[in-house]
Amino acid sequence: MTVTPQQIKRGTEWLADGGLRPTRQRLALAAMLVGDGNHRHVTAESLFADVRGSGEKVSLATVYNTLRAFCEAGLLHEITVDGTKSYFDTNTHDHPHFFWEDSGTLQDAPSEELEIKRLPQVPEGAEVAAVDVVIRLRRT
Amino acid sequence: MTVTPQQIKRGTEWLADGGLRPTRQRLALAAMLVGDGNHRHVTAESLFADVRGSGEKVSLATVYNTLRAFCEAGLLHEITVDGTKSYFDTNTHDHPHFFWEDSGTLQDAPSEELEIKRLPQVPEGAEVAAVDVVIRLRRT
DNA sequence: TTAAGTGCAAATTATTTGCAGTAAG
DNA sequence: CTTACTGCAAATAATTTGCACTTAA
Repeated sequence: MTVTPQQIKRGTEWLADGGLRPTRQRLALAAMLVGDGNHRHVTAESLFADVRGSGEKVSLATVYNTLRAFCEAGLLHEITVDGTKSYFDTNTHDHPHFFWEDSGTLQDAPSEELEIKRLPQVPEGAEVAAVDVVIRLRRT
Repeated sequence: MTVTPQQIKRGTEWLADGGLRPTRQRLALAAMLVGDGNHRHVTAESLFADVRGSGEKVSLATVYNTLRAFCEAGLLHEITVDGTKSYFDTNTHDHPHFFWEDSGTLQDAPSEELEIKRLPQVPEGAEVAAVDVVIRLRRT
């Protein structure tokens, strides 16, 4: 599980997009998150395990702080489905998710396939910040 | 904030529906939750504060355990929006919610007004357990 | 009487923070 | 240089649990 130059390049650009200093730890995390160009859904613990598996040394507290920083920079989206832990999504567009209830896994649902025809009327003095749609799945 | 006979009656019936023993503590909580016939959204802490305000003595641990029991009996629905705490809804039908981001308040959204035209295709070997829709509101 | 429910206080889990040391601009 | 970042270890917050005691059936 070595990090390739390609992944490092993607990570560096991604950090630059968020206006964040490319420290060694941030780069290691960024490479894990966007290195292969695909979207990912991680928890602090899962990302911590991944980065340690890649050989890089990053503390768990830094993983937490960094995920927060990435969110504030608009690079990640935090998703709450489980109550016990936070998930972070590299896809920052408002889109639906599948949540596997048995394994606690989160995955993108194709947003083109969701069509909301009508939304409930929003109360006065309010505007919609986001619409979270989580489709909970049960294994058959 | 005294509990009326009416509220107690409603609470008792509600507990019976869930097949739960009507203890003093459970009755006090049930009366707060369904006593007036309206749906409510509570957290363990908010319900604890309410019940203490009514004069009844119930421990916080019992509030937690009882909310769990009510959920398992199908009397309540747990909702996760905030990450830090759990909300419990007396309306157990699958319906959308408004979540006020500033105050952390949860409220029902009229379900008739939400129309989902098409849902993403569910992966093989899975069925939909529920579709959670949370409309996050920002005060304008 | 007896299995289920309750109340503490201690344990757990996910996450944040204080602060001394390290590194990026 | 100097301000931001990192890593511990300790703090916090929401929730659960162990266990002796109480109560509904």
